[in-house]
Amino acid sequence: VEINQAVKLFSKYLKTKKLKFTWERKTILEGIIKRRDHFTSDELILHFERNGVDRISRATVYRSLKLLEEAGIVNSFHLNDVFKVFEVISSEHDHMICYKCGKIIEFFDHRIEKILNEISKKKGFKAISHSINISGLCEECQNKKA
Amino acid sequence: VEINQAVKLFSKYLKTKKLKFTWERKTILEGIIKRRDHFTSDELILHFERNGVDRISRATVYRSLKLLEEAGIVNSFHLNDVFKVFEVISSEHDHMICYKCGKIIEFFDHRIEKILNEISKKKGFKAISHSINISGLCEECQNKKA
DNA sequence: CTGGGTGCAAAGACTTTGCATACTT
DNA sequence: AAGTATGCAAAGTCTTTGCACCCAG
Repeated sequence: VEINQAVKLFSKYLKTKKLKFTWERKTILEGIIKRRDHFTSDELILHFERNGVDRISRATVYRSLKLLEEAGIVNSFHLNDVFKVFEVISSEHDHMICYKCGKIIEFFDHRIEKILNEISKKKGFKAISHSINISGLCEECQNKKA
Repeated sequence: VEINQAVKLFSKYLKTKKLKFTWERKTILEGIIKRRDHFTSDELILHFERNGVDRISRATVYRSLKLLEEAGIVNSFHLNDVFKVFEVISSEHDHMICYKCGKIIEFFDHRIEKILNEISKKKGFKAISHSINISGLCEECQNKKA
């Protein structure tokens, strides 16, 4: 996801809601896009707290993350029933999570998509979205054991 | 899941850990098995608070739920990124969640299991468990709209 | 008996909110 | 200039923990 594209998206969303595209919101969006991987609210907050110059308050980060989710730019889900992690929405995909090191591996398989749609229909359920999380051990952590 | 069976399982687990099968733990286990559907920690606590006679403290409920999870009798997962819900483990299955009324529909499809295993292998990932959550509208809530 | 268990209240972790000030448009 | 946004600190929500007393084994 390119920064310019995301900025456009977000500023467009804010306009429609008559909200303002402040320096803080822009900084947070850029910070997220630059990271590119998964992050918790706390990691993001710490990042801004460390770079003292760019100090942004916890409250603003929380408020902005909520906005970014509403705008469809960011996605969040629960990892291991412990951490809530965010990610920039790029393309549909699901996750494997190593319970040892926390690494997240993304994957996508269209056969599963098909089957899930089929099952939903069968149950009269109108599916909007879904998430698949596989918990286990990544390759590295398997080898560490030996 | 039968109560007697669950009681046996739990008491066995407790013994191996040199823990005690108290009246509170038994009451909580029975309360859970009787419900049979999904519940949040708060719903369970409220249940016990209402039935004043059987008053059990929040702390004990939390502590017991953790034990029951460790014992492999109960399972928990995040619903809609808001509620953490528990369920008695009976057979492997996944969930559809109506975002309007909160109803949970269970499903299982062995084709998906197969594909997930295949994908894990391809990525060198050792899968232990997985969860699939489909979010959308249940049949009832779709018709309400009309 | 003895070590783990319970209830209570206090403390934690994380998030939201009220309010005065500051900034975008 | 008008009205939203921010920062701060206080308040919420949910869960965990310390401690004195209690109970199962």
